[in-house]
Amino acid sequence: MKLKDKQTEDKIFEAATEVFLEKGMDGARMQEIADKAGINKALLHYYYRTKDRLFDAVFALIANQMFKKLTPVFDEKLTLEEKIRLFFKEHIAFLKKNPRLPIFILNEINRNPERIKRIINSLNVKNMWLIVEKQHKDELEKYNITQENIPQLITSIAALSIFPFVAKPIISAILGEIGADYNDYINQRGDFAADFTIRAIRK
Amino acid sequence: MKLKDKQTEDKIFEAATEVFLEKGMDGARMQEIADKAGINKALLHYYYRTKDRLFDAVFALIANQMFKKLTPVFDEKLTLEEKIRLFFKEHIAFLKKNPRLPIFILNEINRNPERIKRIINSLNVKNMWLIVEKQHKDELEKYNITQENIPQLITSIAALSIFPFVAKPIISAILGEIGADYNDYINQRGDFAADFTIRAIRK
DNA sequence: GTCTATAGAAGGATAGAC
DNA sequence: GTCTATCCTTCTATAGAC
Repeated sequence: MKLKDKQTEDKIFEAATEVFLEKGMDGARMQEIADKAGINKALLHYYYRTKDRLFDAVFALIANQMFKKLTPVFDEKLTLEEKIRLFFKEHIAFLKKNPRLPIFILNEINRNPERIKRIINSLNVKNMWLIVEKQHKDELEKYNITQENIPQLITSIAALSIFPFVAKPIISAILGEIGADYNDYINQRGDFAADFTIRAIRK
Repeated sequence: MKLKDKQTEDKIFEAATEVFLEKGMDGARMQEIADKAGINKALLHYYYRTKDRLFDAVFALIANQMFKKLTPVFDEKLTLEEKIRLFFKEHIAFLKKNPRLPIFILNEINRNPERIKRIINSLNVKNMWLIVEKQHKDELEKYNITQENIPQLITSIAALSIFPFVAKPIISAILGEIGADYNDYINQRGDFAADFTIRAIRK
């Protein structure tokens, strides 16, 4: 593959990422992607054959990014509390830069659940899970958490981090009504969520 | 308006609600709505003129239902803790019956934020807010909550309740990997989230 | 009010020249 | 590899008969 090929393919991929993130699979138009990439529709099909394949490629990368972004936290040698603080800090910083990612992923996996199953299989999530479980097995006694409600805890942490971004239009509108500001709200979110979670699990 | 008119209009509205909930605005097809209502496409336009107006009607009702479902909690004469427990119980029961509502609303408001602004204006959210604030003003001293981070608390409660439903395909897939079951997880959700929240705000 | 038929436009995809 | 031209299907929306 020549250099120029890669450039065009990348331009298409980037343009497609932008358009799919903004409009979703159903709302996205091949014409708009072509325009944004500075090429014509035929070339999209030359590289990716169909809209569906192009979408698959974009979605797989984005979903992987989302998960990969979290794995460094698992590897750190930190206490559970430190890990929780680090997670909220890093994750919210990431979402501030990519605010449309979560609603995009959540919407598309609800429209087509098969997509996320493939990715979770390829990531070997079970292994990640076992590692985390093992890392903090001893520590759990110190907290008000049992082995079996770890999923409740993990999803709660994810919820506290992600929800402010997926519900931005509602939160923003309500805050506006009471004279508050969404950006201030988001800037305080990491600390609040970390304190909230740690208080919740302490004995 | 005759009885038969109302029947047809209702049939259309119900069919449209089903299809829009399942496919979203962009993915929905007028033909599918007509088929589900047992009539033809022309009649859809006779009653609602355009797809956009039909969607607006459906969306407005659903979004109002979602908010209205919450207001009874505000009126109850309960302590903050009791109210939190009641909220999770009722809200999660509601979402179990209507699991597609939250992802639908969240997706559509992100694609078109103006829609939710209109509804929040019409509901007089500011007034609801002031009432809740007033109701528990004295109680706040007993908790680790200040006047100014009430929005953080409210959105956290909403997050803990809603996220398990919008992320169902991910949660379900991961739970499957570790030999757990999504329905069990959801059945335990209300109690876990209530305990979690109350522990988090206690001094 | 309800139907059939169809207009009119847009979208995904391909053929074929260069 | 890239373009123009175009096919074919699908979709929203309307016209007009009953």
